[in-house]
Amino acid sequence: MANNLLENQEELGTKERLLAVAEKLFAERGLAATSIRDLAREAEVNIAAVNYYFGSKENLYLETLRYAFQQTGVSSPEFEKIVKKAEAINTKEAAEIAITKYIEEFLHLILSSDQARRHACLMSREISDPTPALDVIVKEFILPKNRALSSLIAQVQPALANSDKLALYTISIVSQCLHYHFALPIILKVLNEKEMSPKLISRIAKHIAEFSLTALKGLNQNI
Amino acid sequence: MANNLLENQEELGTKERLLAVAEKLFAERGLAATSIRDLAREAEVNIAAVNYYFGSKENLYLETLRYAFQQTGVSSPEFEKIVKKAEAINTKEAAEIAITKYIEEFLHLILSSDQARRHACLMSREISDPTPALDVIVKEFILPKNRALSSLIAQVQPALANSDKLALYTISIVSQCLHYHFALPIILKVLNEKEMSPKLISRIAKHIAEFSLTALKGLNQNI
DNA sequence: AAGAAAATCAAACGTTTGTTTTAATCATCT
DNA sequence: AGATGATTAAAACAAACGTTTGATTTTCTT
Repeated sequence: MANNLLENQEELGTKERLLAVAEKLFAERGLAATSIRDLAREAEVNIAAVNYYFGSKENLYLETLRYAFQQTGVSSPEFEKIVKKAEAINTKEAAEIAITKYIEEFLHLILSSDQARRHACLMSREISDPTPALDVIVKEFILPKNRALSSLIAQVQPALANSDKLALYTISIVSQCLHYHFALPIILKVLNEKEMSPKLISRIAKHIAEFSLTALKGLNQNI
Repeated sequence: MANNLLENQEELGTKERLLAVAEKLFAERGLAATSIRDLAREAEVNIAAVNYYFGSKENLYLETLRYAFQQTGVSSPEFEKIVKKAEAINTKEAAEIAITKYIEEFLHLILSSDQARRHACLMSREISDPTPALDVIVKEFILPKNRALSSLIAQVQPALANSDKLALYTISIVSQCLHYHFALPIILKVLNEKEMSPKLISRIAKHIAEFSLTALKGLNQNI
């Protein structure tokens, strides 16, 4: 129950402490349901600090999104490594392995990494109630990862390269992964599980990879 | 821009008008961001009406969810018809056609029917900020449709019947459809479209069906 | 038509909201 | 050491919130 986010709180400045707490609370409760007083209490700063450092609550929210997705952007090279490796080998088999790894990595990220889960929650809320920040997130975060996956798909199924169908195939794979974030409470009830254990996540990742690669490789006619 | 939801407003009682407006506003803005005064203004009732008829704002929200998903429950037989028909014929080909129809029907429902889209929005918000109402929605709305689709899948690929993998296959199909609701703003940017035209929806439905059936039929080893 | 019950209304309740103000405190530099 | 500018603190602000009140109107019953 301890706030391990802020365990070294003494070392952080007021502004950084506010951002860290804002990322947590905005992800958990959303913009409207999080009050400045809640933020100030949890960050152990004065109520006036929000307006002093960020001008307004809305602006703090925008800065929080920028701050959060800038952090995740740092961890993104993990995915690029997978892609680069597959492109270097340049065989269908290498691309298949890369897609499998990509799915496994992505699923573990959004389901078990506290930080990535918070960012995913922030994104969900942005989608439900879009602000100008959504554009930034899409351009700097979503589209690059999408392009990387698309290139792997085209490597497995060259018939899809330069086809307008490639985007739909990419979405098909991503959607299967993201659904386990978006609809997590429902998924748990459907699967009759009470939490996403690493074992369960691996099983799901394996299924999605198998399902998707079968669909990809089975595509032989009417591209 | 006219509020066609309430075009025959004069004929509706205060309580029903409030429920209809609540369904609309809660879907658009969520619980926290919708004020009783907004509801009262749009429904053209007194501010006190909410507490008079529903006791509290929270209770109005619960009643609204019940009201909404009870309505959608009415339109649900459409899906059962598809399933029943396939089971009557009882061939793989019939089940394949049924799955294709199921996907097309479902996608058009959540993407172009105003009512279904509102209900889907309410569900998204319930998932982000669950209330006790989520249990009811899952049990009475989600699970039945899930079972129906599972039975079609098992008909196409009997190897999956009674397997714990069946649930994952069902989720794979549903997730591809629902993602176009959950992540609509992002999807539009990725596909470089500005709205979900019926033509686009049909193209997507065809893709999801082809992708999923290929994956299903390609499954031959290690169930 | 008279009286009881239900429904509607305007007004105000006490909180909580985001924001601002004013004063006190701190660090830094001449 | 004292002045300066940045930061923190406590208090107060108006506005909006959900809710309640008590009077008034409408509807139904007898």
